Amino acid sequence: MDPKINEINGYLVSIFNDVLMIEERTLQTSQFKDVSIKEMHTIDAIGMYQEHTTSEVAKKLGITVGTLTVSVNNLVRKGYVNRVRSEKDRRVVKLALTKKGRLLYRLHDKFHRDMVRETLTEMSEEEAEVLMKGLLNLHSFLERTKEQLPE
Amino acid sequence: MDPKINEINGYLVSIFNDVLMIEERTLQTSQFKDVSIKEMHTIDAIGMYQEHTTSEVAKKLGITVGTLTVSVNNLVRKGYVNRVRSEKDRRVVKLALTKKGRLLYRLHDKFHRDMVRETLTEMSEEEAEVLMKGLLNLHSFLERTKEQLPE
DNA sequence: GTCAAATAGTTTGATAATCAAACGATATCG
DNA sequence: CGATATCGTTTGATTATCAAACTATTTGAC
Repeated sequence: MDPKINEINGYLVSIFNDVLMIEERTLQTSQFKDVSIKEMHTIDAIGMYQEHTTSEVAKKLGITVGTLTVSVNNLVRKGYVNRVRSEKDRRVVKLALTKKGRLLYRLHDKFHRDMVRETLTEMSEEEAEVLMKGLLNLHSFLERTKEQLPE
Repeated sequence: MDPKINEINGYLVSIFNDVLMIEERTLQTSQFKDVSIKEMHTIDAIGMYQEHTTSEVAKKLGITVGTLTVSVNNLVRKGYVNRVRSEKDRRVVKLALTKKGRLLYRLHDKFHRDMVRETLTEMSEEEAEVLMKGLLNLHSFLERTKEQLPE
């Protein structure tokens, strides 16, 4: 059993590092050189489809609201994000992507989808099911672990 | 096909974020509060078993040698890493873990192994095989992508 | 209705992570 | 020997991050 654990663990670590590195390089050699990988993930968390408040996005990213405010300042300056004060509650700020932000969002999303699509080539339906089940297991374990975490 | 792609993609993103967050929190509530997650990965890249040069470790981590030098300065100060000038070639620096560094390495390794072990519970041998194959596919795709990357 | 407390977000000061480029020390090769 | 290459360090600038102080607004208790 142990060799299998090591092998899977090795793949996960390697996949993790590769994805980050490829995303970073892809960005730096695209028309979006002025966006870091962290900023890319912020854009991803803001999302295309609904407006999200600063607090919601910060929680999703697992960073403090202060950190997000600073990052959003830069993304607004660079033209990727719009800030809109809520009319209902003037304390609340809603974040939304600009046209340029949405273009970048789709590009990044495509990278992810291509990555997965490529992985599934040469796998049968059933094998894909099992892969999904494995990932689901891992995901459940991590969610449980997160809950048990101190504070 | 597309819903499956979205689902798998979602799991992967979520898994990556969770692993990082859990590692970070686990460190901060352990006896190793003075080590950041980035430093943890540097310790991991230095490894237990052989001596590695600064250039080798930087390449493995995908960061510049300058960045690693700064990080190693801190890890030496905190007592996790030793720097040894090579006798053969006085330009070369070999990095190695101290006793405290090796203890932390094993703790981190255990977290990863437990994570994978937990994922494999309730999976049959064959299912584990298929999961591994899926991860191997993904890994191969990423390695190929990395090679095709500009510069 | 007013005022205290809670909430949402911003600002600030400090520290870590990062890169590119300049630099210093050493090795190699013609 | 001397030019060039290599290895690592240092430096200056930028980004990422947090905690804590702060501002503006809402809510809730009386």
